[in-house]
Formats: sequence, C-alpha cells, structure tokens
Amino acid sequence: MNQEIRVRIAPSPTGFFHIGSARTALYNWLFARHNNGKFILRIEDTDITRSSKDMTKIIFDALTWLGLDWDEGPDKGGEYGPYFQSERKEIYKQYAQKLIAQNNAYWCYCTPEEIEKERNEFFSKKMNWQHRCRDKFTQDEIAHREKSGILPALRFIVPLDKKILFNDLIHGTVEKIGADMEDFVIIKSDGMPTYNFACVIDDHLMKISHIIRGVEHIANTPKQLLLYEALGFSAPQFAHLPVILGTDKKKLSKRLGARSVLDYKNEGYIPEALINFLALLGWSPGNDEEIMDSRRLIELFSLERINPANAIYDETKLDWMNNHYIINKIDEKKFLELIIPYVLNSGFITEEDYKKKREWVAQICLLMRPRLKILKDIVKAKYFFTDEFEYEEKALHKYLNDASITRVKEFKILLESLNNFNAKSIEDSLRNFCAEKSLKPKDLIHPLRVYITGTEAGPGLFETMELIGKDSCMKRISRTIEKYDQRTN
RNA sequence: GGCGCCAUCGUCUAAUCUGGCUCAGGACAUCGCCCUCUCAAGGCGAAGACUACGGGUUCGAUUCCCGUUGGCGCCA
Repeated sequence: MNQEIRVRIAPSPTGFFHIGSARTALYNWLFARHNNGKFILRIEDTDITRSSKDMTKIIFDALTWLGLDWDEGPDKGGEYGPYFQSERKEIYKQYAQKLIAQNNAYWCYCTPEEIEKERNEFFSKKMNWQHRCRDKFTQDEIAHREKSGILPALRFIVPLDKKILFNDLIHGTVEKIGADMEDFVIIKSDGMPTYNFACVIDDHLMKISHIIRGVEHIANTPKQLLLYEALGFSAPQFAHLPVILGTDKKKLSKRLGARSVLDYKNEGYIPEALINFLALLGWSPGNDEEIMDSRRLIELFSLERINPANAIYDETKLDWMNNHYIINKIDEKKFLELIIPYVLNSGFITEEDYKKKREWVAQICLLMRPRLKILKDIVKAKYFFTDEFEYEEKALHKYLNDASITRVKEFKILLESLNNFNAKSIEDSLRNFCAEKSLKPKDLIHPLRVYITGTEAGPGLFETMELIGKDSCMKRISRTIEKYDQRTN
C-alpha cells in the first residue's frame, strides 16, 4: 500500500523533442514531485539506427532547460538500468522465451504483403478482421518458408472471450474484449521487441507505479494488461493524457507548429513561461489562477483535474505569457543576463564593444523590455546600435513632407546648440520650441522619430535620442532631409 | 473495416463526478475608451458559447443515460 510513486517518460531519440513530449514530461514530473516520488527517464531507442547517444543529448538539453530534473536515467544511472532500451534486448528475449514456453505466443510466418492483402480483402467486404495465424501453416510449410528466407514475428495469443477492464485515472473505466484484438506482435521479424512488449517489461522491472502517457496509447493498454498477466507482473495505474493538436485540428506535425523545445529556447522563451503555459494546456487548478511557478504547480497538480478533451495548440497565449514573465516574473538583473546573448547574437555590437558599454546596452534593453514577446525581438532595437538601418517606407510616406521637414529643419538648429544631450533637455527644448511656434508637440515628435529611427513605433523619443547620441541623431536627421530633397527634385 | 478516446466563447479552460447557486465564470486573442509623443505595458469596458445535434430520465440537465454527427487514435 505504501508503494513508492515512480513515473517515467520514454522518449525516442529522434533528434527532436517537441511540445507534446514536453507536456507529457511535465505532467509526469509534476505528479512525481507532488507525491515525493521518482521521475525516471528511459530512452526508447530500439528503432533508431543512428547513434542514439548523440541524439539523446537533445532530450537531456530540452529537459534541463525546462527545469525538469530526473532521478534516474541513462546519464544518472539508478538501480533499475540500463535506461537505454537498445541495451536491454537480452532481457526482452528472455521474457519472449518465457511466453513461448507457457504457450502464450507463437511464431508467425506470414509476410507483411500477405497480411496486407488479407486485410484489404476483408475490409472491402466490410467484414471484421483480426489477424490470427496460429495454425495456418503445417510444419513442412514452415520449414519451406524458413528456407526461402522469411523471418517470423512472434505473436501473443489473445484469448477471444477475455474481458479486459481497467480504471484510467483520467478517463475512468475502459473495457475491451479479446475478440476485438488480433494476436498482436511482440517481437518483430527483425528481432526487435514492439512498443507494447518492451514497455511492459521495462515498466515492471523499473517498478513504475503510474504510467502517464498520451491517449494514443490507450488502445494499447488492454494488450499490455494481457502481457502483465501472462508474465505474472502486477499492473501499474494508467492515466492517458489528451493529445495536443495543431490549429488544423490534426496531430502536431513538424510541419505545423510542432517545433522542438530547443527552438523555443533559441527564440527566447523563458522556460518558466513555457512550463506555465504547457501546464494549462489540458489541466487547470480549478479556479482562475493562471500564473504559477513550478513550486505552485507542484503544489496544486493532480491527475484528476486533467481535462480529457484534446487541446488545440495556439501559441498566442504563450507569447502573452512570455511577455508577462519578461516584465513581471524576472527581475532586472535576470532579464539583462538573459537578453545580452540575444543582443550579441544579433551582430549589432561586438563582444569587445559591449564590454565597454555595458550600462548603455542595459538601458536600451530596459527600454525595450515591455515590448518583447520573445527575447529575440530585441532585433527591433537595431537602430540604437547603427546608423545603417532600413527606413519603413510607410512611415516615410507619412512624415516626409514639406510641413514636417520645415519644422524639423528649424528644430535641428536648436538641437545642435544643446550642450547636455539628455532626455530631459531634449524634451524641454522641443516643448518650448513647439510652444513658441504654436505647434502640437506630437507634430514634431512623430516625424523626428521616423527620421531618427526609421519607424513609427518604439520607446519614448527623448530617451531613445539620448541613447542614440547627439552625433548620430544629427547625422540621421540631415540624411533624411537630403533624402527628401532628392525625392522632390 | 473493427475497436477505443473525445465534444462548453476563435483558442486554453471553470462549473459537470455529488442535477437547481449559471439568462454559463476567467484568461488569451479581437474591438472600444482612458493614460500617452508613437508602439508596447497598464487601467476600464464591450462583443463573443441557444454548453455539436437529436432523443430520453427528472418538477428541473451544461451536469445522468442512449443514439447521431464530427474530431482524434490503435490494429509489427
């Protein structure tokens, strides 16, 4: 009764760890941490031909970045290893032998083509069909087939009248009868175990208490239960998570929005924001609380509160949440620490220059902070760093005209004579100038911003000008005036 | 083809288990107003769901049951 809570995730090292896998990992992790249990990482690499150890690194990196730490795994070891399925082949073989010896399994000598053909024939006649071929061939025929190079697959014998019942922690009672299942394959003709077989053996040997995985596996569960029974294992508890679908309501594909978790890292999502967002995709605490850090999530999480309906993955709210985390959930120091690599990466400033101008760069970043959905958005600040930026044609069209040019030309003289080129003095002189000329300040501010930054949108003009500096501001204004003269001539 | 899972605003969801508290609550997105030099951020507000459809059960159903439809998935 006092059984330790042990959960696991079993990703394939495909060189890709997407948002769906991340959410499954998160729910397993939250469940483990909430119950003071263990979170185990097992790599399902029986199908992978390339070096799974290299690609496993991607999984490690993604989980580490998200802050989902595991207690046992390929890199950490543990009492129940190895944690690579590819290193467990002998174990699967032993159990396969056991099932053969117990008369629970038989070798199937049908070729995939034959099975496919058989299936199509039945389907076209709208007849139910489940593949069973225990007594299909005589000993002679089998010998003949073996000689011609056909490799057999091992099939589990499903008792036709067997009723399989289990209580899913999310879906409630699920029932299925043996007649609706075919004699399913447990060892493929290439000698590799199927998902169902390897999974049952590993989960049992690793003393997994709760299997929390996607609903796509709910149809596999009765088969696995049959295996648990035949092998004499006691079955764990099951919880099948809804799946995350793309905006087209299809399963997330690489093509449609299913980006790797590490892509989110590169674009500048805050891991805590992604965790928070993912936690809410299929689960809620039951009230209106939405912004929750890991500690709070662990505290509140429960499988019972998972919504069984599939969720559509829409990143709009993630972007809002990320911005919210950037502004409110991390402090200034942390923000600067996170943003600087993106500044350096943008190529606007060299590392060397940065070291000399830390404070100046920090001020730019702070001005941009509430405007960043993702850290990568800092590229919008290009005009702070260089005079060589593009002017938005739309903005020029709006403010490159006689009236604006005249005003700016006059104000430019005033600016030139300004000794202390800071936000306060710039603002004061601009407002005074406008008052004298009976102009509305914004009639000068708007064109000035476009002339200096090339865009209509951005932080306050005076702070912006101060940071850009007097020389550059004057240069940019002159340049724009020339541009206007050229156009009108 | 068989079997399984699912069904509340555009999206994520609350209320559903334990029927009346709901002319269905919150958040994102959208729109409007305020703040304001613009854009964000922030504040306020609006619009948005006959709870997929159809039947039951009941005095009463978003909530329980059945069917239909649709979506998703499993069958090396």
